Amino acid sequence: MAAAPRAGEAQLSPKAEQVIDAATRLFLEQGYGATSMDAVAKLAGVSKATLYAHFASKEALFDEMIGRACLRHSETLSRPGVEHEELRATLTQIGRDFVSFVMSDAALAMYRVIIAEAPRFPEIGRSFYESGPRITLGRFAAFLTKACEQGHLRIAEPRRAAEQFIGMLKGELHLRRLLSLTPPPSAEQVEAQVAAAVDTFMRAHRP
Amino acid sequence: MAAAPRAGEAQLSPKAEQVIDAATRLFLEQGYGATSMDAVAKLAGVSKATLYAHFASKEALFDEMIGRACLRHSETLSRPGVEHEELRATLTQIGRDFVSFVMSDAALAMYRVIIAEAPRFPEIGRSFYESGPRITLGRFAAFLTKACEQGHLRIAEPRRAAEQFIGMLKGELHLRRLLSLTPPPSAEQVEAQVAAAVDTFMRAHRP
DNA sequence: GTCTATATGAAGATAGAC
DNA sequence: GTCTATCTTCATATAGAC
Repeated sequence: MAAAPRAGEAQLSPKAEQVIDAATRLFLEQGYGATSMDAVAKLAGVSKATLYAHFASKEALFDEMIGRACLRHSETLSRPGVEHEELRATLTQIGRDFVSFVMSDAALAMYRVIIAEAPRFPEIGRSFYESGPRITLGRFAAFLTKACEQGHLRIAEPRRAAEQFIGMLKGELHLRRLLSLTPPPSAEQVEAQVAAAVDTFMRAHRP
Repeated sequence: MAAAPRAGEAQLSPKAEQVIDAATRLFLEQGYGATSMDAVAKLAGVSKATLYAHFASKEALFDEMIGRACLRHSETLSRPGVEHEELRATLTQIGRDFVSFVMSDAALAMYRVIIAEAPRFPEIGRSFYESGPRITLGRFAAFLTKACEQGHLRIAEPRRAAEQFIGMLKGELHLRRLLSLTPPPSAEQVEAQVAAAVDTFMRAHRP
């Protein structure tokens, strides 16, 4: 039960990798409870005995899967963001990246399963938060602080402003996506959502 | 599989009510997959046979539970909101009500189970949306439109502005609550979150 | 390490007595 | 309508051969 991203998430044996891949797909598609070890073994193309030779239990397998996903997530986030000359262009690019990611089927599937299991696997919620949202918000808040120092914005609480911007970027679309009510947004929809958030944000915080 | 709130959600027999109450508690505490019909029957104080005499299947029971919760939800929402003279006071009250509700343990438990099962029970996601978020957003957008007509605000897209306000009210706190990382917010925390959202909103949309 | 075959338990659902 | 007792299926996990 330690879903923290390990430093050396080294390659396991090929069979173990197959198992992880199959488990990832099934856990994300069907959730934890609805995924059977039979199904994982079958999709991975190994026997259940082999599966249990590599992972002590279903819970351990789930934990490993989440840890890897968080690791990938944090690697994605550690890419330095593009910064344009213009503040508006930078905010728009940040927003575009965020919305595209967070509305994707893959991200939503992960989000769903983590939220669903967080009350029963407390470590998983924390790992996810530490390796994802916390980093994103911290970096964005730091960016806002810098923009204020340079006189481009005027913000009393940069951290909270960062949260608000993220909240506006999600909007109702994120809920509708979580509820499976709507397909992934088109590029135009993303652009409209981002432009509206950037607009409101800059109006509120212009010097 | 029709989780829509029925018009006459009349009282069922006392035993059936006990079953629904037990199911509600367990589904919300443990999720759909982790809740067994044995456990529901035991908590309700009836036999499994009685349970199945009233509800054809686990799925039907879940469906009925969600339908009732959505009905309660929409009844709560249909209370006319308090409107003060001052726009800021009205927004603050709306925000306070919303944040208090959406950060509560009960609302979060419902939110989690609905999001988790939405991909497998499509009707449930839609019922929830129709009876909850859609109404809230529609009413708030109408309120904003009126405020614009009276010259108190200047908003190009009231519906989107409503979504943004809701998004800011949730902020990071909602995520941390969903992940079980933090206890219910104190009144002071709620007030700070609401005040910040109202502030940003009014700065952005002042005439 | 990997497989086939199986132990063991718990799940959803039902039969039949009262 | 309600219960006790049970059927059937499928789950997690393991024993033992290769």
